Amino acid sequence: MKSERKIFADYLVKKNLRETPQRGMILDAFLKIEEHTTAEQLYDIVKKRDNTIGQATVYRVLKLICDAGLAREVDFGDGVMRYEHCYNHPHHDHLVCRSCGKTVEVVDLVIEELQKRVAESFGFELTDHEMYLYGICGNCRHKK
Amino acid sequence: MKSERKIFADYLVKKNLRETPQRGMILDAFLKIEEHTTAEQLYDIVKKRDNTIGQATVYRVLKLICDAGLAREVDFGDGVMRYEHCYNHPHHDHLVCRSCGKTVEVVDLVIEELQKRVAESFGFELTDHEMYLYGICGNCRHKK
DNA sequence: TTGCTTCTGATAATCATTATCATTTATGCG
DNA sequence: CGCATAAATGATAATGATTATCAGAAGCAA
Repeated sequence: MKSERKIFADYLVKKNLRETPQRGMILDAFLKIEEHTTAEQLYDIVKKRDNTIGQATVYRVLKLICDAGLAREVDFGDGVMRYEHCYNHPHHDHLVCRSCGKTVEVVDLVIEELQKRVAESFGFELTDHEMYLYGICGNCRHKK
Repeated sequence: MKSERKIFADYLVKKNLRETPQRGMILDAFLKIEEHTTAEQLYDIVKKRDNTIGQATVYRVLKLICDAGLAREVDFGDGVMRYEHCYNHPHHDHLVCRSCGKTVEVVDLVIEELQKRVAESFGFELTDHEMYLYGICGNCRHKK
């Protein structure tokens, strides 16, 4: 099983892109974070190690990381794009608490299968999907 | 069965808001459109009838129409908010063609039920959800 | 009418993201 | 090595949808 760093390096080679300290640093920082992250948050973290880095670079590298198959964009609809790990992290959807913002990753194979069938029944070939379940989590309900 | 205009008028009264020519005109224009509409598109239409109208007003009234329960926001993730009719138009999700942008409204009661169960299994009380199925429609597939 | 509140339109502000561009850095080749 | 070429970076400006602001207009109450 190849490491994320190796995959990224291979991706750069394949695309005739160069391995640079900034790219390495941003990838490392991203890999250390397990939660969903915004470009801004990642920028703040990386800046602590090297305050000459620009946020444009963070946006750029984040895009590369996605292309390399190591990250996935997640859009909770609040105007900020979030990124989550994608390697060895199979597809899933999100359950989001409307009150505290807590998120849980969920998968339901039956739902996935039904989605495919629904699409086919309209002549579509399903390529991907997004599903966000919004609700109130147990904690927040008990506080009231 | 109350008309959309009546519902909107009642909503305005309930909220101590006024019925104005602009609000009437924007609502009428919105009701005439059956497809998903952006604020920009609606603004263009309304401007033809009254070119003194401001786009800020269109945004404002669109928000009122949503609050009144006559419209719903739809986010296809391309950075522009769309609005669709909501009254006498039961809940549904969207199937979107990645190639031509065509959209189809879909509902699957089994999926809906499973979503509720998934949420409950994590202690969440489901309030709402978003589901977008992306694929390639029959037309686009045949063109290749 | 007079005062008061709400609405409106024009415009500026916002905010995440993207584009631009001059400078720096890396790489290949003679 | 040294030069030529290409890619990467950081600072900053631009973008584009949406929101806030604010002065003037319009509706309502007494």
